[in-house]
This record gives sequence, C-alpha cells and structure tokens, in this order.
Amino acid sequence: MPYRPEHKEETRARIVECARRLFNRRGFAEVTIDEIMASAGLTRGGFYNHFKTKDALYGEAVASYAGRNPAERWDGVELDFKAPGRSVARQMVEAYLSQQHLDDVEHHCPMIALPSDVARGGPIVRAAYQQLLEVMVGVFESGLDPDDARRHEKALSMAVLCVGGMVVARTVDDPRLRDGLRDAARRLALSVGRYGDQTSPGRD
Amino acid sequence: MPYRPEHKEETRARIVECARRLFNRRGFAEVTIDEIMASAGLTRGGFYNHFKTKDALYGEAVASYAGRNPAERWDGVELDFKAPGRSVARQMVEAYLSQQHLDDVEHHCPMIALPSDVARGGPIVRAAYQQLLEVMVGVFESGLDPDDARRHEKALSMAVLCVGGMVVARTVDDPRLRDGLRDAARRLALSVGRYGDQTSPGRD
DNA sequence: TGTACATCAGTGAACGCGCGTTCACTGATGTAC
DNA sequence: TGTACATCAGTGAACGCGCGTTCACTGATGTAC
Repeated sequence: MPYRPEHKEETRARIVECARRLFNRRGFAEVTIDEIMASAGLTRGGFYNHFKTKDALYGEAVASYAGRNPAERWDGVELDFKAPGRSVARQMVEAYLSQQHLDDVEHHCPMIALPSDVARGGPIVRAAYQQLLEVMVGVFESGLDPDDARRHEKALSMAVLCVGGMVVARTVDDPRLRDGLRDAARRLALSVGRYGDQTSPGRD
Repeated sequence: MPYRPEHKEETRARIVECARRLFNRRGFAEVTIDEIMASAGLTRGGFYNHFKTKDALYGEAVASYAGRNPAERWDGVELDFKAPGRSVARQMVEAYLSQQHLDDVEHHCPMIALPSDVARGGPIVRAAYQQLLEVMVGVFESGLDPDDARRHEKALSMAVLCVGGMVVARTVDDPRLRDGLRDAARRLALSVGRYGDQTSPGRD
C-alpha cells in the first residue's frame, strides 16, 4: 500500500473545505476547479481522482457544512447542542446575527452565502440546506415554553429573522442600514423567544 | 430616418425585460446572451447594438425592477404608493408573502430572486438593490404610528421578515415547512405592524 | 538495515465545447423627389 | 402614387478565450525480502 489509507481521505476533505470557502465567497459558477485545487495545494488534474464532476463537489461542499459539529460553526461561540434549551437558543440568535458572523464570509452558513444558488440547485444541495434549517428551527423550539401552542410558529419566524436578517444585511453597503437591519432582526428574534428584549413586549 | 425613433428603445426595453425574467429564473451566470436574444425574438449579434457587455445588461435588469411602477410589481395587487399608510403597508406584507408571489418566479423582486448574486455584484447592482429595500422600509414606516420611538426599527424588521421569509421559503422543498415559514413570517410582520394579528400581542 | 518493487495519488499537457464578443453584410424602413 | 436612396437595426458566421474534463505519465510511499 503506497500511501497511508487516510491520506486520500484527508486530501479529499481538504479539497471540500477549500471549495466551500471559495463558493461562499464568490458563488458556484464563478469558482474554477483550477482555483479550488490550487487553494488546496494541488493541481487541476488530480481533481477527478476524488470527484466525478464539479457539481458533485458542490453538493458535498454544502453538505459538509451541515455535517460539521455545529459548535464549530461560529468561531468563538461554543454552543452545546447536546443539551439545547433557552440559553443555547438565545446564544444562537446572538451568534448568528453577530457582526463577526457577518464579516466572516468564508464561514457563513450556506443559507446566507448561497441562497439563490441553492434555490436553483439540485435535490442533494436542497436537501442539505433544508436539514440545516430544520436543525436551527429545532434549537429555537427547544428554547421556547413547551406549553406554548405557537411554539413551532415562533421558532420558524425566529429562523426567518436570523437567516433573512443576514441575507439582507449582506447585500447592503450603507453600514448604518446594514447594522440597523441586523439589530432590528436580532431584537425581534430575542423578543419572540422571550429573552427579555423589549422590542415588542407582550404578556408573560 | 430608417426606423421610428422609438423602435430601438422598445427593442432595448424588451431585451431588458426578457433578461430580467431569465435571470430571475436561473441566475446571471447560467443565462446566455443567445437565450436572452432568442427570448426577445432576436439573434445573438444584435445584442451589442444595445449594450456594451453582458454585465451592463445585468445592472439594467436589476435597476429596471426598481424603476417600475411599484403597483405593477405583484400582479393582481393594487398598491397606491402615492398615498402610503397603514392599509398600503399591510397590503404590501400580504402581497409580498403571498403564495402567488412565491410561485411567480419571473416576477420576483430581485431581493428574493438574486440575493447571493447581488451580494457579490458590482456597485450599480447593489445600489439598485438598496434602493428597493429603502422603498419597502419607507412603506412600512408610513404604516406605523409616527409617535412610536421604535418606528424605524420595526419597519426594518418587517422588511427582514418579508424578504427573509421568501428567500428561505423558496429554497425549501417540503410544502408544509415552506408554507409554515411564510405564514410565520407573515403573522409576525403583521403583528409588528399592529394589524391585529395575535402572534405576539403587546400593549396598544 | 538496505534495496527492488508495486501501487496509485498527483501532474500537467492536451482536448473540445460553449459562450462572450466582433464584424462584414443584409434588408426593412422612412424620406426625398 | 411610385421609385430610388440612405440609414442603421438586425443577422449570422467566425474568433478566441476559458474552463471542465481526459489521459498518459511521474514519483512518492509503504511493503517484501
């Protein structure tokens, strides 16, 4: 056996990770296989030792984010997904809508980085995307009162605020408008989750 | 003068409109000039009588949506933007988050159809996009109590719910989840606007 | 320990298709007489 | 009213670059002896 058995697997994982970052930054169509391989320290030809086509890599890149340990997703924020609940849900809102997450394009959630690419993408990519969304909704739901009849609906609207807030903020240049959108989304999401924000206070 | 003076202008407008629809459906990179021209009933070569490059057309296509009479944007919904206010703002939430708007991909607002393309786009496209968003926020603001200190913040979060709700819904296949997201966003936006929905009732 | 070997991850030249762009030409149109 | 003309919107063949993909080859590596 010429190479360690893990060798190829490691290289493959490196390619996927490099591709994911490049796709996040510039979109699927604009990134070339040459660039991806160079970014992984390899050359063009080797690509097809690992993947059948460029499209196949795309699916894996989106799925790789979904498959990662969620705690790793936003640098510096430790979320304990084994025991979700109020404080994890709250932290998730804060982390997702943070300045840091907005600036760190390479580590954006695909829901933010590639919404239109995914909307036009194939079934594998779409399934990976939906799974991500369902995890997020589940975390928000776990942070809400189990007796609340509108628990699920509230969790859904919190997810819309998180993803939507980032998607919209990302396309705006004016920093005041951008931060205003992010902040408005953050406050309303916290308010829906009853985390004490006063944006839209209701009975408790 | 061989042709009526308006002739060229009309052809040009037809190309922009055809391009806008195709871009909405499949994104900028995936649509060819051949397709655009064929869709406008013309042939490839004539394109450069009207536009300098494909990129220039892209900017115009996004801008064309912003420049249209807002009342035309969502078929069957008449919004009187000359006299905005509560009922116009409410209608806008309903129309934007309607099933009809979700299904009618060709007439999607670019904020929904092209969020990632725009996020990576040039200054002209981004400026057109931001203008669209500001119009929407302005309408929502006009529908809120002028004495409300959080008026602007509320209008921003309503815009996030509208755009975000559609962006997220569009990428999900499961119809229950998709409609759940849209509905949750709609109800929360109406509630923030104090249009009588009970999602998150507060003092009035 | 050292050497020959088999394997296969990685190389880089080459291919070929597709698409943006160019350009010499055509022919439909409004005008002049 | 009819005809010759000038204009220029539109045509379609051709160009050439870029990129996805292929393929014959290389050379690094672990194994066998």
